[in-house]
Amino acid sequence: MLSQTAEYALRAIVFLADNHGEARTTDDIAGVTKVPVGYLAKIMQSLARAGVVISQRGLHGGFTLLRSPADLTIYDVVQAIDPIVRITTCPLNLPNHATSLCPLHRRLDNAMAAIETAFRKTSIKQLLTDPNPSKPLCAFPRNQPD
Amino acid sequence: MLSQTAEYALRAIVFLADNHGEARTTDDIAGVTKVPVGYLAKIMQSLARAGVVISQRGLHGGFTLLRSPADLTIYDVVQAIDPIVRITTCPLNLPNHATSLCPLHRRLDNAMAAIETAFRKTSIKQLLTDPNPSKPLCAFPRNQPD
DNA sequence: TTTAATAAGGATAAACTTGTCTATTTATTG
DNA sequence: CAATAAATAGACAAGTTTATCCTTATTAAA
Repeated sequence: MLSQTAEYALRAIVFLADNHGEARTTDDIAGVTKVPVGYLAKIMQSLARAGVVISQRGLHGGFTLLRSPADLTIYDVVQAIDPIVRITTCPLNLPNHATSLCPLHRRLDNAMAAIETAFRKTSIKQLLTDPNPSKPLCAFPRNQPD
Repeated sequence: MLSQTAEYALRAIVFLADNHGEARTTDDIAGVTKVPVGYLAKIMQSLARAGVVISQRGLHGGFTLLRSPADLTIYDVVQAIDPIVRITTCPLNLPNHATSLCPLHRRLDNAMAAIETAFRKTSIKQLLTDPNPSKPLCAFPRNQPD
């Protein structure tokens, strides 16, 4: 359901969040997140335009998070790249479905709402501090180096 | 999140469910559901191959549901057309994420699981008998003709 | 048996997603 | 200022989604 691009963006953001404030290059991020480097460059550009990260050119440049991981949610990242679209009006444009969706579209939108809520509730920091022994993007527990 | 094709398929199935046992032609279905008729023909073929509907060629032919609306869920239709893919293994193929997803992918899969559950719980019949005044695919309440 | 209605199948194409590659611009350091 | 490191921008391409159109096969009825 989530696009490949959104998945890639989330990996990149989690990686940046785990490197407190340090600017990271596209090459760095791509290596750890296993995202094709050329494609990641495009995604990082989008995240920069969306105000999720800031970019710095030149030596020792790279990307850093604009907000703190505690203040940035899965939803923010997904929305910047591949927004969850809610069903607000009848897709068939039926005039008397204007004020209330039919049962089918009501349920489809409820499903979208559930995802939206779950993603809004989860900050990037939560992902890093989760008691799960598998740490994000890390091939070994407890963030030991590869 | 749902593909256009899955949305079209659900409309078609709801329409068939509302026409108990009567075979309906692609033209019929397309007219009511506002799905491009040529494209709907392909979708109906897929639904037939998936065993959701049966097709009958020739005069008075068309499509009918294979199962009763009470026994057919949103999930069945979605899965036949554009399956919800669960995250069962680490997308980065990290060896020590093999037994337990990392917090990021655990949460992404939880979101998929929530949709799967919601879709499994809702039968097509429920959509037709819902007390919502907007009836599926109907421009007027209570299924009065257009 | 002919005709008409209908699904099935195949070719084609536009738009979008996912990706690659190269050149250009910007910033840092020596 | 020159060299180097980095993001930015743009062209290009393969694969998928969303279609359209035309021909063929099947069925029912007259």
